[in-house]
Amino acid sequence: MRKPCCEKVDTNKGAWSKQEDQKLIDYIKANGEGCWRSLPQAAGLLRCGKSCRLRWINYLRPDLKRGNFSEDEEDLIIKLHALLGNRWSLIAGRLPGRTDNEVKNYWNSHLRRKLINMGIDPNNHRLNHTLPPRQNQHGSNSTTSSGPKSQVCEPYDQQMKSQGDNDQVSDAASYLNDESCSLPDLNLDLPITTSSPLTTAPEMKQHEPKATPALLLFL
DNA sequence: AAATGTTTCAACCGCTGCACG
DNA sequence: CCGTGCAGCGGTTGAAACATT
Repeated sequence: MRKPCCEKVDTNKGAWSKQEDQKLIDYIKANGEGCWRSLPQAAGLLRCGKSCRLRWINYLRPDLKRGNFSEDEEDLIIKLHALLGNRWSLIAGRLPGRTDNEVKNYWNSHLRRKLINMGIDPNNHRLNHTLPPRQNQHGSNSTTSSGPKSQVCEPYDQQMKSQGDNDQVSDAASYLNDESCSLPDLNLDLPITTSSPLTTAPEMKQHEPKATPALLLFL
């Protein structure tokens, strides 16, 4: 078996302190990203490289937007999820200043529920024939109260396979109706638009994938 | 005001794909 | 071609915050 990415002993876990954040920021400002495995020692942090990478990408990066998602962003996430499934990093790549973790959390805590309440199956973005059990007057919906823990998202391949058995198409899925269903082997590489000044930071995704005509059309 | 239930989100875990020797 | 190590990804967890009873 592969040895763990870091020694379990002598590494901090849990929430990051301000001092740790500052050390990480200082180090990356001085030396740039990369070499996560050796970074903690070099930066004087008692964390594993993975943890440092995650902290930087999800929280400390200067180009992060943070704050509430706009309606445009919500729409885009829903559309992209309909197209890509749980490819959070690809979806986040289309949302300047947003991280995959942030998009994933927002999906699980807000957008899934929103779609369910609209009678749309968030797994395949199609209208449910059987609408979800009506929320009782106090809004606690038994299908949603279990939250992300109960979520089982079909793999994208399975979603694609299952799309044939439902002829009602949701608003989001309707974007795909013709395009993606006839594209069994979608090229999921997406460009990361650099229209926002935020994305010009050197830390942004290094590998900028290419667009497919279908996706450009879709977007 | 206290207890209990629910939601949110930062962080962790384990797996996968890729680069490299 | 194969094995190894690393970075990155998506799923999951758990503590804190918030809402309800």
